[in-house]
Amino acid sequence: MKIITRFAPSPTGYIHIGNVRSAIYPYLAAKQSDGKFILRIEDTDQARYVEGATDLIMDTLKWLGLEWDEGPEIGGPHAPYFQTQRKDLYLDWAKKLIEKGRAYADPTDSDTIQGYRDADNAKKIPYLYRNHRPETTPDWQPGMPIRFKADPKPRNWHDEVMGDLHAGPEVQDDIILIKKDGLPTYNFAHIVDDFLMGINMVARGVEYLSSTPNYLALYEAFGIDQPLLVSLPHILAPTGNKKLGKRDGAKSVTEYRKDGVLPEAMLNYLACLGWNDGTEQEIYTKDELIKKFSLDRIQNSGARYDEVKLLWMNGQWIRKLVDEQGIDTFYPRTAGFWPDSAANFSDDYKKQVLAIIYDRLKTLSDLREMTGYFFADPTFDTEQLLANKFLKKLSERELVDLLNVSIEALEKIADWNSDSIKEVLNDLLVKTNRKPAELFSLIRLSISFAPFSPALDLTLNVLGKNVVLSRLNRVKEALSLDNQ
RNA sequence: GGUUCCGUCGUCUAGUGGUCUAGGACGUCUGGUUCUCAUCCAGAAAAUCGCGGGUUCGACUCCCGCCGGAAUCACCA
Repeated sequence: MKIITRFAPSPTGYIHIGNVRSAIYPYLAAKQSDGKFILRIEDTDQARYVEGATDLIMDTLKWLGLEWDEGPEIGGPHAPYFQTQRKDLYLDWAKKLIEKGRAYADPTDSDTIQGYRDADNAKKIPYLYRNHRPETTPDWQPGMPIRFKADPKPRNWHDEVMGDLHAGPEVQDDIILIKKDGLPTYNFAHIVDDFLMGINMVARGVEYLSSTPNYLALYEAFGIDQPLLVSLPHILAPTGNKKLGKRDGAKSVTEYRKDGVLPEAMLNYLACLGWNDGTEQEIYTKDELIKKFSLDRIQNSGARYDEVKLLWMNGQWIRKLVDEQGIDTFYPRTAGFWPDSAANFSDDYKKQVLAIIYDRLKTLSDLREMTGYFFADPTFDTEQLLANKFLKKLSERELVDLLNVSIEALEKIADWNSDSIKEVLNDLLVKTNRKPAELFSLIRLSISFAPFSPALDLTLNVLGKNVVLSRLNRVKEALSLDNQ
């Protein structure tokens, strides 16, 4: 069966990692079956509408690679894809229900309704509006809400994730279909739109589980087939047992882009948070996810968000992409992540730096902290050098002598490359009778003054002979001055 | 409170009655990779399978009860 499904966000803000799975899973299901993934904007709540939110949402989907087949910007046979632009449609459908005797215009004012609620609460009986349904209802006119006339009875249904479910009549009520402002409620609009758009699979968070019996009643009243229902468990905040939300500091999905997270890693992590294919595979490309995804293997309990694992996965993806595609292909992705001091250096040079450092990146923004000494002279902090756990055993005289022989040997290299450098370094170890920990730490610190760097021969090679010799000389002079 | 859902290492999970003295991954710890940091490799610690009954020759897996957690009860989605 071709899955025709949709992602139907409400433009009330950005998409954060807690709710993006309800876009990912439908997308995967649709693509797997060669079906359709539709984007529909549910903007019927005027009060919570946020300007620009739709753009933010579309931006997130595009970044993750979740391209929609129908929706805003690209249109489609079921346009428009904004619910406010479909307003008249819902009213027509609500009127159909009134004609069938399955809905009614409700003249009751909100104070009276609140009175019903308070009274029932005082009597400790469940508040259901259908117990207070007006005996006679007027013809509908603008400004009046329209309510569904519930048909409460036990209902059984199947959920692709949760399995066979059941609910009693006590959760079915006369829900509002059309609000006083003339716009439909979510409860009603999505039923109409899903039907008109040919949607046969609906995925949404588990919070909709308890409303499902009302939706079932609506399908029944219209005589339309119910779509496949998919309830997605929540993603839990790092602490506590609540679902991850903006209050927990849930970052927007695209905020991770600024932090140097790759969309491949984000998609991979999120897809596998609460889903697996039963194998021990951890790293999946989008195509692999599409191929291997299955609704019935979605976990039915909430999964805790773990940023540490996301960052691990991002490191895996950086290595995978560089190893598979090469530095040249990957390099453009690093734009904007280099330190300011790198601005005037050539792409070629930065590629060389990337080539020796990429395998220790967790995020692209690590480049900023890890590559400074490739682009500007470090602060020559001889105290730091003397405090090094290997170098503090040597006198300053010995350090200066070591630097002298090193400079002398490196200067003689005619063809500066990592092999020739390595050879010279090895010769130096023999000649000076020093441990690698001593000689290499001295050179490494002298040229970088960084807590870590790539392998010494590779680092020296990329820095170039002139820079290396000048930095070694500078350290030597600083130490010699100290000596006097 | 009513209704509903969920419950395996710290975390994400594998597991559909015997192959489970419970497997993998992240994280943690140890060792190796000529210096550092990381990668990579090897190894370790880590789950009385929420608890209690039952069915069975045998239960993480089936049944019942309980406990714990969550969701929902809007003219929000």
